[in-house]
Amino acid sequence: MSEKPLPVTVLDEHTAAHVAELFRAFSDTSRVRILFALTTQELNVNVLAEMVGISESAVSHHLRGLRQMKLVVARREGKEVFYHIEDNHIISLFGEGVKHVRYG
Amino acid sequence: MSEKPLPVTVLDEHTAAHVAELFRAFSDTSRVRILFALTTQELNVNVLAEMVGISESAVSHHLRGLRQMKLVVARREGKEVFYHIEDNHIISLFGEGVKHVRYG
DNA sequence: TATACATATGAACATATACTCAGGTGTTTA
DNA sequence: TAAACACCTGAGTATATGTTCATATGTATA
Repeated sequence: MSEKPLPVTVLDEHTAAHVAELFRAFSDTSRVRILFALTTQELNVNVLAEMVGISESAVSHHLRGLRQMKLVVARREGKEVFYHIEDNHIISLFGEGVKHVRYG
Repeated sequence: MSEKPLPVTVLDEHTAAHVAELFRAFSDTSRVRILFALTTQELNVNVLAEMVGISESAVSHHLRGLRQMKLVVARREGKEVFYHIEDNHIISLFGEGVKHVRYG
């Protein structure tokens, strides 16, 4: 008696592209450090730049991408702009990746 | 009475680079489709190539990278090589990304 | 209003990445 | 052992990506 083969489920290209795009947001060392910092608190561009060790311009470029993907939210307060993560699902997804690296 | 500020936790560059590397594995449309298929069953290179719609060579290149990262495991059976994912944490991490795209 | 400050933007450039092509390795079968 | 099959690999190429630099925009303050 032969096993019934599982139906081969192909993820459609459109969905796959979106999944890839989501994970790509987490695929750069600087962005990972930015996002990690933002999982615990709201921070402005200047502080993020110092933490990560890249220019404010570079940080701003990263944040624009993350904003467009709705992974971070900006809030202006005077001259400064504070960023944070609103989506808890994103925080946990990102956190799982960090855990996997840290604790195998 | 002022709030005690949270200590600013900077993720060290080495760890961040590894986290980025992990997520980078999921950051390409073809790899996402390959990995998605492998979350439910073991498949060989030829079948994966047909499913994803790229050459066997391209699939093989992707699988090499995934193998080096220990995200997939190869098993030879005669002329064919079957791939699968062993790490359940990787399956769920990847699955969470797919869920986020599918169901917001 | 003029200046300083904080962030954003566009262009340019160097590096990384994914794919194809040609050829190579390992395994089975005629 | 020769041919066929399945997969792997390295080189080459086109495109994508991250950063810096120069400059622009928005906000507060002298």
